[in-house]
Amino acid sequence: MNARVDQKERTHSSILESAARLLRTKGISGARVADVMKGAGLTVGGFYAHFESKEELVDDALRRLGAELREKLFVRLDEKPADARGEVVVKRYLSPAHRSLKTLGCPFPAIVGEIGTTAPEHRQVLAEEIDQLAEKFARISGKSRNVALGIVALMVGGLSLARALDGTELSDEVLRACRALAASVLKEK
Amino acid sequence: MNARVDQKERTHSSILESAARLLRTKGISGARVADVMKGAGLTVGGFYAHFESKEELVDDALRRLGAELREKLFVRLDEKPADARGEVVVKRYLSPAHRSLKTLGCPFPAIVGEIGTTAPEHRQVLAEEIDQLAEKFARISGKSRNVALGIVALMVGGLSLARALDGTELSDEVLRACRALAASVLKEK
DNA sequence: TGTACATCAGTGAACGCGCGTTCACTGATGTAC
DNA sequence: TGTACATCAGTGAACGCGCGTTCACTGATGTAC
Repeated sequence: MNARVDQKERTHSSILESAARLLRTKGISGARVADVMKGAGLTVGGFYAHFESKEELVDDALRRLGAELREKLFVRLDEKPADARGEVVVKRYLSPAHRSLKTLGCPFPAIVGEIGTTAPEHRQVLAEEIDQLAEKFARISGKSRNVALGIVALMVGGLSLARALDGTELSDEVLRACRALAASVLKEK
Repeated sequence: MNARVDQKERTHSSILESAARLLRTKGISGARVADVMKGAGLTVGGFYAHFESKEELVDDALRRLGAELREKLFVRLDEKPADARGEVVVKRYLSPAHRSLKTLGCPFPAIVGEIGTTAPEHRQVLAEEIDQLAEKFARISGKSRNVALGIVALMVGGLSLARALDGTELSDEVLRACRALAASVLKEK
């Protein structure tokens, strides 16, 4: 029965991928179960053979998205001079390409506003992901956890506004302003 | 027929107030028309005598909330030394009291994530409000528009995360980290 | 190896529920004479 | 001033629609002998 199990695992994975894709753009309430299944090439009914509930799906997908973001955000930094690594990460995150989800695909801008009114477990997942992001940023930049956490908030805030304002002149201006602010902080001794 | 008109104006205003209250905590899709009317002591059916649609209500309420925020955020700054005013504003915004909506009541954390999937006019309203916030911050702090816009993004990002993480240890830590980051930027020449 | 049966991933229609919006109605306020 | 009628802010039930979830079913894959 290995073929059957393998197939089911692949399907499970593609449902998760589809959910992750929708979560990044439409948030939790915007990622409908039927749309998630459609995105995986399936129909609604099969969903509950893979996940207990939408909440479980969202938790799993958020963890996956968090890990994926960290992986892409902090990749190949050893090629860069040590004192420029923080700024490289900020530039990757606060870029027009990331705004339009062509790279990275951070889900936090789409979901932070919803966390207060959705399942309590989501909050804990978010806390863990933000914590890990800050820790990793501190490590690669050589800055304190406090500075790293501030930069993370600046990045999430900047991308949130840039996406919300996408298409207006302000959007690019916000990205530039946040990159400059981060750079000035990261240059301090 | 003045009494009738006056009464209707008062009702209109209390619907707007109720909507504003709900928008700050639950966001756009979370601010149900029936709940808004209930919050104003009325029943659903009467709503469409005051607003053409929920979209119109949201636009009006967002403008009102933006104006109210600016008013409270920048009040009584002439009492403070000129070079401390920016930091005072940041402290007011990134405070535990504001996180729990006991003061100020910024609606942006609750709505930025939704703007991409709701009515297009909301985006324009948001752009205007953010622009005015940054302009005013630049004026009172004596900083450039770019720095002001970065600080605004930091404030919105910090409050968004602090609210999303409310109840976890990280929440307070985020507020402190963002205040410190803003302070170090505002102290620069 | 072949055949009969069991398993189970995925289908598609149905469910209960909540939403934004509509509409016939009510009763208090305003107007005409 | 009083009376008959008109207006209109607000009510409450109903509408169509979309959501998360359930469930009887199907057909391909696996197992037993």
